[in-house]
Amino acid sequence: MKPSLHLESEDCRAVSDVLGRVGDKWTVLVVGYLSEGPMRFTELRRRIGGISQKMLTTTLRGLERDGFVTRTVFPSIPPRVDYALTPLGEELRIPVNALGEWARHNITRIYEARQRFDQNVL
Amino acid sequence: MKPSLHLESEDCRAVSDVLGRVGDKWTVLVVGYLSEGPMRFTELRRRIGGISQKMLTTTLRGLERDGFVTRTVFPSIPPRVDYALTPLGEELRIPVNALGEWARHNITRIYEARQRFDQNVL
DNA sequence: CAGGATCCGGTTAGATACTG
DNA sequence: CAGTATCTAACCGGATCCTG
Repeated sequence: MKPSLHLESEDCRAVSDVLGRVGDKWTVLVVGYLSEGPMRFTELRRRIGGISQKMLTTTLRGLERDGFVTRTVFPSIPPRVDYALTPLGEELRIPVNALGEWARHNITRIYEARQRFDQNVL
Repeated sequence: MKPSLHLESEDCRAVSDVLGRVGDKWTVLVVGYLSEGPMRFTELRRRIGGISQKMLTTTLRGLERDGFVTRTVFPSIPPRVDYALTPLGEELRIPVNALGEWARHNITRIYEARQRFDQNVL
């Protein structure tokens, strides 16, 4: 997500920036699983289920770039790479989890609203 | 964003669902402005600045479908349509604002991490 | 005024094949 | 094992034109 909020304040850019990362397709799931502890690439992929290795790589690189995740390479054969949350990544989980809790508590209300809406439109 | 999390729990689907909506390009801004009170289509568009009418329509329809926003049509000429947050929409703002606050407080840390990362890679 | 319809370029994500 | 490279289909968002 590119913000492109020409007229918005720096703060809004920051918020959109973080929401753009958090709101993408896989980031929250990856962070969620990594919060259980460091994990290797393939294990992460297996646990998530349904993510292509390309998207997992892309997501992890983005998280690493933004300082939410560390990437540790063990120079062995076969190679081994561990991913882990940084302190910043752990902190991020607090507000994200709050949003997640809210979602869990209210998801039925949302689904009910959808059902009502779809019945009136279709 | 379509979850497609075959192996995930319902909870994870719910979280991704909500984050998918919240994380899209305009939703947070629209909800933010509507939290100041009901607003007409064009005023909303002018205040946001940079959003096409198509995307504003799409965003509002999505929010309406999920029960976050109400759409009130005044049968006058020219027509007038007011948008307003529902109680569910107001509630959503709480965790979203928390995430926004976190973003504001930590955005420099993220930008610094990016700079370090880009220097090591490029 | 509030949108619906259409077209189009750019981005994204998945599948596949290949590599140190 | 942990990726990179490439191709392609789908989607997204913007611009433009049109209407009750």
